[in-house]
Amino acid sequence: MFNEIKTHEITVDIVILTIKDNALQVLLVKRSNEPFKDKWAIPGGYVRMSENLDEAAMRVLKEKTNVDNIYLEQLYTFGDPLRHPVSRVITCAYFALIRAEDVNVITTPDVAWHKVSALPPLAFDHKEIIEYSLKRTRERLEMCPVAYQLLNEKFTLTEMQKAYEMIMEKKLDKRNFRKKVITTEGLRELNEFSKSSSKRPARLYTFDNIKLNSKRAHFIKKARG
Amino acid sequence: MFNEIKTHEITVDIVILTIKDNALQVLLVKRSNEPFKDKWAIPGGYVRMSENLDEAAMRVLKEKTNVDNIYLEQLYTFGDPLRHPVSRVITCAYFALIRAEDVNVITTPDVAWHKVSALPPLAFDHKEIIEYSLKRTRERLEMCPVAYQLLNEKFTLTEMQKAYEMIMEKKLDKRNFRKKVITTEGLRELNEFSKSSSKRPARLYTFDNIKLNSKRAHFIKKARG
DNA sequence: TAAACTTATTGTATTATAAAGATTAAAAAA
DNA sequence: TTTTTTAATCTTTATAATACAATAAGTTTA
Repeated sequence: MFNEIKTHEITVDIVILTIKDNALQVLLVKRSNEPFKDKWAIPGGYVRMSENLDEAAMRVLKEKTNVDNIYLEQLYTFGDPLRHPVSRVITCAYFALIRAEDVNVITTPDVAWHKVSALPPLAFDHKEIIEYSLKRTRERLEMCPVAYQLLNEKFTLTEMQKAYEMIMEKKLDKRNFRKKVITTEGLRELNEFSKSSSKRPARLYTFDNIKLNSKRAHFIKKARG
Repeated sequence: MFNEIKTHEITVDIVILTIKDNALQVLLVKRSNEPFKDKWAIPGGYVRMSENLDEAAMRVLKEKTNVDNIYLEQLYTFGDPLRHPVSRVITCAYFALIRAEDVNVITTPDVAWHKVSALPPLAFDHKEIIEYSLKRTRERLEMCPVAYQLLNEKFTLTEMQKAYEMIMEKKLDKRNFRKKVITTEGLRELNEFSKSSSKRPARLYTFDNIKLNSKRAHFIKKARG
């Protein structure tokens, strides 16, 4: 056992966020082993000797949730000596925003989406990790239109605004939001319209050639003092 | 040996930046052991079982450089399997900007400041770590006036602009820089003037009640596409 | 089939901020 | 006293952010 030889264990834990059923949701797995058996947790696992942290995160995510081929970003490393009740486990947390339509999550009783606004009790410090990932997502959203990662390939501007409002947890002005959005690099107007609604159909848009670091793409104003 | 029992070792490495002799400089220590014996490296060391990562970073920094009581921020965790030539060492990197006048660095042949523009060959992936810390510092500077951490307690606006220009590696407009700076929360105008120059004395300023996350404090415009 | 209803879409005036141009001020050196 | 150098201020212009209300395009209902 690792804790007998007095060294650390290294894990990766992954926060996967999406928008589903009109709510921001996080992918959780139910733990099958102690500690925290039967508690929900973000997917995670040990880092192998032969792989780097990014590779470990991708592998673990695939193993636990069948989610593959998405862009994971390192979030923060959590290393409190008491974060694991039994041994000393330092975890490198990753996160990703994904389109619900893009992933092959086979939800089971042990792998499921949960609304971030109503999380069940979580194992370890996973609540803190999720909260930190939300904070970072908000900061990112102020810099570049990462919300597109949460939307379907074709989306209406209202859907996009809803995504922003869900993450930022505040109402945005529809006219000003649109004005900024349409100047965003990579956004393309389609000659298609939404059919789902029973009201006036909305024009569909898509993103191509996204440069996430494109400074031109800021479009949510920072709050002023 | 750790590598015989096939587990990871965890270290912390700390990038300390300051402005000295009109240049951005980083604190390096010369390694006394293999691997990379006699090569320069950023100060680092193993994380103990009883301490969290922040505590480990502070302790290691104190031990290696005598620097104490400064605000360290977690930067990124580097975990490439080959970053250490002998064993598997994952390192959690920290960084800090400090005032040269505030620290009791006793520079010796083995502990010294080096200009980031002319680094010696470095151990491990420490060049990459320093470069990443510079990138992050630039991003932070666009958000809040962290450069004050590099300046003496009393400073002229020209000194502050020089600090910005050194970090951002570009020239700034003096008039616009001043206009933005003087609206920054926490900046206080003093009734004292610089004496060093043989030209017109410049007014001295100081920072009090810094809120690093104060959104009001942005004052370097982002580049537009 | 007209009226009511719901959501989508658009424009303008005002204010704030950024960038660029030009001038004045205070000291030391010549 | 003039020149030189750096500090500091003021103005204009351009760009971006904010607040704010009416119209358009469909469906539903009476």
